Amino acid sequence: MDILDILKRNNLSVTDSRKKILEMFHHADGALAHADIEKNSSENFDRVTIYRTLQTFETKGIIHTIPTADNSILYALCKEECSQGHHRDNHIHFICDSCNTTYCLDHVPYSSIHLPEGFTENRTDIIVSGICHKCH
Amino acid sequence: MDILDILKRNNLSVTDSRKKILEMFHHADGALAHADIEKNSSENFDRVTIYRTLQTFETKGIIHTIPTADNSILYALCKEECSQGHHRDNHIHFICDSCNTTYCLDHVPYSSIHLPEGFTENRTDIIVSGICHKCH
DNA sequence: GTAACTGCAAAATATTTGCATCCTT
DNA sequence: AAGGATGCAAATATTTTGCAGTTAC
Repeated sequence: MDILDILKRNNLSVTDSRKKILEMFHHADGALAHADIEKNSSENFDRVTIYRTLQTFETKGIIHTIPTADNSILYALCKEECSQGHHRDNHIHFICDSCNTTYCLDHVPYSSIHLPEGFTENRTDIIVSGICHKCH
Repeated sequence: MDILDILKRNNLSVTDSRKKILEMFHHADGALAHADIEKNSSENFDRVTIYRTLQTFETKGIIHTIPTADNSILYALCKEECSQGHHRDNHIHFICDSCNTTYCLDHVPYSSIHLPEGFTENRTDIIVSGICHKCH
């Protein structure tokens, strides 16, 4: 378990909420919304602590956001290559319309997008929604 | 100007706010946020009317949402092929990090994404952010 | 011991709902 | 005239901020 590593590597002090929220991400093996963390019955985090923890993790490059069509933000663990301020999670996210699970499809390739003259890419998000393998 | 057409085609009564909000989308030639509409100094819409109008337009397939990384929802006019409940705006959206303008890149092709076994696609959103041609 | 983190309270902001009134057809 | 749309008030939900107390190092 490298949860402590992650925190130390990012110069974050090891606190209860940080450890437990990171564990939730590890177990979820998918993305979580603020509400998912808040509603986790076994833990009892303060709303504000969750907001601040997620924001800290995001600026440190530990998690990244996934925009969704219904205005809910999802968060997922970043891969190794992420570093502070420069996310490299250019993989595809799949959100199941039925069970609502979010998958990070790391190994699905996509051809890079050819933008018109004068446009420079910084970040690309690809969000596919539909039905996942479990819900068929 | 086919604004009246759009409303009539969708069995919506022609009201002031609907006409003016549609006009704003036509002029914007990009995407608008709820706040953009509300802050338009020349009009004075009630917050609630804007919420309801946008929602009506969306379910009718007149506009569609664009999810953004910062949890703000953008709305843009749909192309002809959109119909109620089934959006076909599978083009790429580009959001400029500098001026914040959102472009619908209709003519930028992208190869369809090959999902793993058991996954079915319903909707795909591709959001690229970076610097646009005007801000270079 | 000090700096950083948390929890509570409260402010600020965003969204939804109910209802009376007005407008479109 | 009837049904739908709007505006206002208020309820609800979400996010941010300040500060005092606590914890990690």
